Amino acid sequence: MPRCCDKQGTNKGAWSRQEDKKLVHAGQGSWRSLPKATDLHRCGKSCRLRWINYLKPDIKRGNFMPDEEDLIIKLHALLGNRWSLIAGRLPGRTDNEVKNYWNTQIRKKLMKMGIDPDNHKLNQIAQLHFHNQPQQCISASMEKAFNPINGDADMVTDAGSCFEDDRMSAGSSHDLNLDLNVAFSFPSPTVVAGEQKKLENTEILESDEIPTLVIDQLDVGPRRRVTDDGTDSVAVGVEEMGHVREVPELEVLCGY
DNA sequence: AATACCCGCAACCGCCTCCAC
DNA sequence: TGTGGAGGCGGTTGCGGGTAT
Repeated sequence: MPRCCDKQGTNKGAWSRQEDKKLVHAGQGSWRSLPKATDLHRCGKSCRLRWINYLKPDIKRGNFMPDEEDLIIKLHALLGNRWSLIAGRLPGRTDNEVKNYWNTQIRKKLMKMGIDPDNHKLNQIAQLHFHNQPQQCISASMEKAFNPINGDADMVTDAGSCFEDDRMSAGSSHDLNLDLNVAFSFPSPTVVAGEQKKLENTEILESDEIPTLVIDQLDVGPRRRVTDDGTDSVAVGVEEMGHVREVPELEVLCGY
């Protein structure tokens, strides 16, 4: 069965100005029927992508601000490669843009700093470097991350924090009012390790002993999970679209 | 000046989810 | 409940511009 883009006479590749004009004129709608209605020889998917990533009126173009970069790193630590979710927290940015920026800029930056961009942990070389010359190469926030509250010696850190001090000294004036630092000053909740999945039977755990934090409307924190067999446990997770997803990365960030 | 190489980004592709029927 | 179409998402590709040789 041919795909929609395989149709004969369907254009591919870069969009021309005329095509853009037609798409702008038509605007958002039913993507499959739009090409017919506007005499655009593009498949609906292509129209949608062009609109979302380039033609949509509220798209913010140009370089990413340091605050945005910091936020991307932190959200990536929490959510992984869920670009649409990450982009949703960055007004005017698209998932494609965020993804490209991560792959071309941030990934390199983190690797240069000795941080594995996939799991946000320091690699062995960086650990060694830190122990040899802590005052010269590690910022205060990073050092804090190296010394978890519980005194554990785990070599884990929140990569986003590594950029904070540099920017403070550079006098960043942009304040997104986002405190994404993850720090539990309470006894650690039991963390349910395992694969990331949607948890249907969960509820917010309201306990004085267990902290909850809200990250830019992203509700992150421990939940009571009631499984089918009646047992309940605590999972650290992120609520999204009515579901709670476990985030093992939080264990890392919190130094579990 | 010509060529090779690198890099960023727009666009494509395939898979998944949702929803109407 | 199953099925098919449409939209959405993340990974990947390839083009074009910039830089090095």
